[in-house]
Amino acid sequence: MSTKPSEPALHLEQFLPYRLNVVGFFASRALGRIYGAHFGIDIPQWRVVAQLGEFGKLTSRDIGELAQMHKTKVSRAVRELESRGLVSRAENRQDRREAFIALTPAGTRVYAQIVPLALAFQARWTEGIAAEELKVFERVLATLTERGRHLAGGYREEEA
Amino acid sequence: MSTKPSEPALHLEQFLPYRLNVVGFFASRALGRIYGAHFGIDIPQWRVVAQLGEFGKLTSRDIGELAQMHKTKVSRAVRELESRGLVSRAENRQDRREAFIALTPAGTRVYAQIVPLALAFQARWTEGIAAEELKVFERVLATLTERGRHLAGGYREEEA
DNA sequence: CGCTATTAGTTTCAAACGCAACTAATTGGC
DNA sequence: GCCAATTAGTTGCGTTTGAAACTAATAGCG
Repeated sequence: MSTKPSEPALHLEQFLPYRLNVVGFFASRALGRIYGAHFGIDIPQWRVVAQLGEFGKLTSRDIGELAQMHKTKVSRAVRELESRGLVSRAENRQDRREAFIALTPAGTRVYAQIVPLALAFQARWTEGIAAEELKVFERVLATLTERGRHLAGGYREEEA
Repeated sequence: MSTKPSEPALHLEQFLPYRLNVVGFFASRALGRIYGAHFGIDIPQWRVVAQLGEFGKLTSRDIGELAQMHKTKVSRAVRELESRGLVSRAENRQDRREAFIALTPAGTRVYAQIVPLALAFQARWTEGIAAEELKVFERVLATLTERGRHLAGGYREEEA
């Protein structure tokens, strides 16, 4: 009775896709609480605000691309932010299909308040991890992300 | 006019919670395709099957804890798996509130088919990354996960 | 014992999600 | 210049989600 040389086992808690989802979930949940409690904003809305705060005016398409969000999610987040007076919409005269979204003064103030909270959260989260290790971590993370993008295919399906 | 010493900027694409969500999303999407296309199973169902494959019979509560799933998600995944004949349910005579869930022979076969696919996916995903770096990556990931669990609070709220 | 608190699991319900279809505008070939 | 193809963005719709309420059973405490 020979034993099979390698029937490799799977342990979910060590399985990378699972682990990455779990850690991402924890991060979202913690951040969502901060944004929600202080500003009544959810994660999709935060992503929009963050991109606008960083890049100034953008079209919805750009936001979706930069923030990895489905276009319907962008559309809804922008609508809600606009209704709260945090972003404004200005039709592009050169191409009236699209519109430039930008933070209003009120939106800019919210952004300015959230940024330090977000950075503090990240700082607290990574506190005490050796800078060197963190660097390796981020490099590997970048590799996995880039490859993952490939393996998953974007929102837009590739040719069949 | 003195410049403020440090008004640190936030760049979403370098913001860890965001990056972890994105990479987790890619992984889920890619895996979901594999499970879905080959076995008609989604990610929550896969998590249940994976835990049962690893640990044998478990209660729904155990599954939720092990796989970090909300109890309603477990409930629905188990119901669907049961209806497809992939898991069975056996009331615990010692405590009739709970039931032991286990893979049926058909479920075991599916599990045995998925495991190599999952492992191959992970192997392909991490291919070419130095073992040393991967080790660092996983260690930091474990730290972040553990801290994230704290920062996020579990499903069950802590005392107010 | 008897009654309240707790726990396992399900169901209900409203919100969020994303695909597909749609509208409106622009582009590109011919 | 006109018509088909493409693109930006929204809306309709069925599915998934999780919080809260609920059911059924057990545990704990008097």
